Amino acid sequence: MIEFTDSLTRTKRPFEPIRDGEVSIYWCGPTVYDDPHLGHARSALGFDILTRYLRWRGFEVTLVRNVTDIDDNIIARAAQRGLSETEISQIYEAAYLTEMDRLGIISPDHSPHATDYVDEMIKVIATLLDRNMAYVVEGSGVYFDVSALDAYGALVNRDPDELRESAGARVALDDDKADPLDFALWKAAKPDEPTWDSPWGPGRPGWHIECVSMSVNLLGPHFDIHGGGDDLTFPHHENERAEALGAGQPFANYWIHNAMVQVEGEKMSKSLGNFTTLAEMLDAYDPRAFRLLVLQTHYRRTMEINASALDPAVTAIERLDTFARRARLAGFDGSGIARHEPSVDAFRNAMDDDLSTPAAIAVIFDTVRLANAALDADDPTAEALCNTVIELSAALGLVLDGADGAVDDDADTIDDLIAQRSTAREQRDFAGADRIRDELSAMGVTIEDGAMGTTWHR
RNA sequence: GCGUCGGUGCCCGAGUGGUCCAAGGGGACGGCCUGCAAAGCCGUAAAGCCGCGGGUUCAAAUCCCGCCCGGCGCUCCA
Repeated sequence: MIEFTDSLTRTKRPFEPIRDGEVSIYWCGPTVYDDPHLGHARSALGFDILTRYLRWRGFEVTLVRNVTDIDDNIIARAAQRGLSETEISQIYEAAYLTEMDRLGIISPDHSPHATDYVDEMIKVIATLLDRNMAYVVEGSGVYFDVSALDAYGALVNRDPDELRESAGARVALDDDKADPLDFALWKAAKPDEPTWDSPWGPGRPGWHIECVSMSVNLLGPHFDIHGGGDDLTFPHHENERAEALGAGQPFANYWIHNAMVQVEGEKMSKSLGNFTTLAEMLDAYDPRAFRLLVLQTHYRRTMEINASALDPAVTAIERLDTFARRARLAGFDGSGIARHEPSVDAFRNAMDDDLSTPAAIAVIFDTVRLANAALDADDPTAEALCNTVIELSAALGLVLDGADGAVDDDADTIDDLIAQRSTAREQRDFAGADRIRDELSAMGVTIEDGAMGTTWHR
């Protein structure tokens, strides 16, 4: 039985998909107005690991990850750079996708853009007006009427009155609204801003409405999982939910939120300007080390990411790679069907329990140790153990060693040097053998002697 | 202030009533293997008891109460 912690109930609940064997997921992607940072990476790994695992479990998963390509920040950035909103969003979406690719994030089945769904948003807003869940303020826009929805505040566990008390704690209140909690569904046109026509005059989409339109359009009015970074819980997801429920849709069955990445005890975010860009980090570290680091912390736990966290992860990845090379040399590249069932069971149990990736990773390392021991002993269980490590790693998106078929330009030279060294060793010319090893080392090549021969890696 | 999550070894980080459970990774030390390394395996040390103080229980890191500290949210944010 799979269980997830549902942000709405704040409890771990058994996961039961709406349609047998199928899972629909909507994950909030980026608003593209700046370089992607480590927080985006953690969130992306959130849906990546969730989706990969559900697929490994045999579910047919439909994953939607949106791109918000029109909002206040994009408009501001466009003005600042002297570019159009479209240019800004294209630049940063491209940057986002490049880094997602480097991280090995799976491609969503759909990547809808807000600007392609303005008509749909208008329909949702019209429905909300019809149902008396919203009101028009001439010259200002259309607002959602929070008082019309009993369920408002459920996701953040607050009564509307409590929310009213703290409203404006950080942001100035807007006099156009009947209630400080109300929020804009449609913003009337202002000079120098992109606009679309609507029944309420020219303007642009307000808050959160894009996600409702896109999720419902692509996944239907009732879907399984809605996810995103925990900072989106309020107001974004609360308001999205309000819009969808207000429009009479059941909406998401489970809400899953990943915790924040922090830097020296503070949230890493664009507004604080303390973020490390993903590009910077991925230039310096093996993307798999980052993935491993994220996997080693439960998704609902805040995590600190810095060199002293990444360095050990790099070492751990090297250990897995070394193991994979060894397994391949023994003829086990993971393609065989034999599995070590106790490890597979332990892995499944860990992951079924609210995606406990730290425990799942522990299972993998335990299995690596067993596999190495079996290889040392030339034990027949080695094959199943090796296959299991490779498969379970892949289920979490970790591809070990050069299994992706990367070729090294100097491979021939290196093989030749290794052959020379082997000859020298056979002749007990250890000084000569060590000279060759030093030469390889100078090329950045590390060699490992084993019972089955010598392997090397960069 | 209100809501919420958390404070575990040298570091990161699992574990949320009972094999005296403190997983796993990194680091350290010793042994085996090796011509020597590297890798691997085996073992050891390291948390005087898992923020502090009470309590519940035959039994708590794990439940309850209070306190201290920190993160996040309270309409930009993954």
